[in-house]
Amino acid sequence: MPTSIKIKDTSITPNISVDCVIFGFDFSELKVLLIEREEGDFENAPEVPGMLALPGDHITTIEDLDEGAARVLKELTGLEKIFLEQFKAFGNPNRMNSESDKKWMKFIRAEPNVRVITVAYYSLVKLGQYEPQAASFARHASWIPVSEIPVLAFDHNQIVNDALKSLRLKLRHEPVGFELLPKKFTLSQLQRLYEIIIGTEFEKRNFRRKILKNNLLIALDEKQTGVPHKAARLYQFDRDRYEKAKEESYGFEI
Amino acid sequence: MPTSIKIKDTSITPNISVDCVIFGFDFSELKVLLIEREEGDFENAPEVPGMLALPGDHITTIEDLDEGAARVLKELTGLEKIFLEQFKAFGNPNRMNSESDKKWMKFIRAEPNVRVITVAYYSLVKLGQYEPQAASFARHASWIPVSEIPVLAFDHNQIVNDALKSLRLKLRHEPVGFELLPKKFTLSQLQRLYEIIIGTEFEKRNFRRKILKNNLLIALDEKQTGVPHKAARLYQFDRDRYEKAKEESYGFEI
DNA sequence: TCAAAAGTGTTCGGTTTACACCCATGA
DNA sequence: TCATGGGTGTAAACCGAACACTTTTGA
Repeated sequence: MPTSIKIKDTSITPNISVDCVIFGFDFSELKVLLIEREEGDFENAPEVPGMLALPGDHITTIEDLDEGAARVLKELTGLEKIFLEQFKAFGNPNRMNSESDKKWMKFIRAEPNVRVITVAYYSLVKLGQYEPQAASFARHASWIPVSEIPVLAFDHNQIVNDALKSLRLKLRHEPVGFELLPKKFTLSQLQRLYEIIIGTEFEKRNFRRKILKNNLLIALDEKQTGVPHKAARLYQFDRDRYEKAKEESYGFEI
Repeated sequence: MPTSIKIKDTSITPNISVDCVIFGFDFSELKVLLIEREEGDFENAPEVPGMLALPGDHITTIEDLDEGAARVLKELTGLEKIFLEQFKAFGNPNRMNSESDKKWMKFIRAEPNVRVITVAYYSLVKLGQYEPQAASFARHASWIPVSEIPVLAFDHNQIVNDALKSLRLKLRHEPVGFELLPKKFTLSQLQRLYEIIIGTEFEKRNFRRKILKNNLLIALDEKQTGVPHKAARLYQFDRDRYEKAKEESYGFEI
């Protein structure tokens, strides 16, 4: 079977991409996984500034948008079956027209002026599980606290901002915070997560009552270890119960 | 200036489209504006079944997604500055692969197999204002109650369903219902709107209290006319006040 | 024994719910 | 005068907010 131009043409959709805003939480900050624009492309172009960007890729002609986003996530982090949600498509005709973006496009693309729209996803990963594999990144990648995000490539700052908005909204209406915590966690950790992402403080007793009233947590017979104070009880998210409850009615608010 | 092929090539983005789910409310039902696939294309193809579809179009290379959606809306209804919100992108690789879709594509497109993803919007229009212009439709278009939507072209049934979900969510958290009502309306009309769209019943007194407590309605010194019972007071949505309140905090719930 | 976070109950005020009757209008 | 929806008050249950102290642990 000869590799015809046809195959190459139909394997990539040149003006549609997906980008992933991958959130991680380390108990003190919310972070986003950012990659450097491929270094290889800079070898002959030292004048192109190194710049951080969201992990993303063009979709192939045979995959759905969700599949493309899952593939990007897998290729970059090795993770599968991770919370992943489409939140918005971005198509400003000038979204790749800054000077540095144009320079960079010249090195990576045959047709640097093609119009690209991107469908953006956000993803939630448990940092604890994941950090040991950091060396497996295909490219230089790093977790950057959302409060310290520099100027990114293309319109990626806007995409991150919109992702944050969507995440905050989601967090108030659906129990997705657990995706960012280890399987077993304390109520204080959960509370900190909400406080940091939403940016507001909750009163401890009321927060606990409210969370527990939802009946979506399993109290374990286990406690924290290695803390210099009273060890807190560990809890686990009851996903089965949530799936069942969801069928009947909307069952979660914070 | 010669009309070169270049101009034609760059004027349309062949694998990106926008589709609009245009909702209207006539005080008894929620309706969606659907068009027939252009009749002209059927002249030489009587075997292609007439089918309803969402109004949509490919975007040009110089317009943003939102602009493309606004253009489609304008071209179809003549309306501008109408509530319009992007809610999801659809990119299933088989979304145009049903037999009838493929037949139809052959008549309208040079390259019928190109992969197209679509960015979907929903729009809210005041039927009262609009109906007089019905004759100005560029193509056969009709308001179909959401409960009576037939099988549509492509994946448009799914798009309509997702639009409905988004609308219902939006309606509970932001005062967008007013976009579907005439400038002046009664509280009962507003209540019916919520009941019909969300699909639940509200208790009259409590509904009124709740709505009025938001302080976003202006009670007019005007009443309904021509009704065979006590005339109801008319209200008007206070958009300025809402915009101001929005800056401070989220200010609406139903 | 100290520091640091865990864990818990109660009061108060506001909100939600459920409920029934009189009113104005045009037919 | 009747049918139709407009319009209102109140009591009870419930929920959210605010608040302080005792407990456990490791250092």
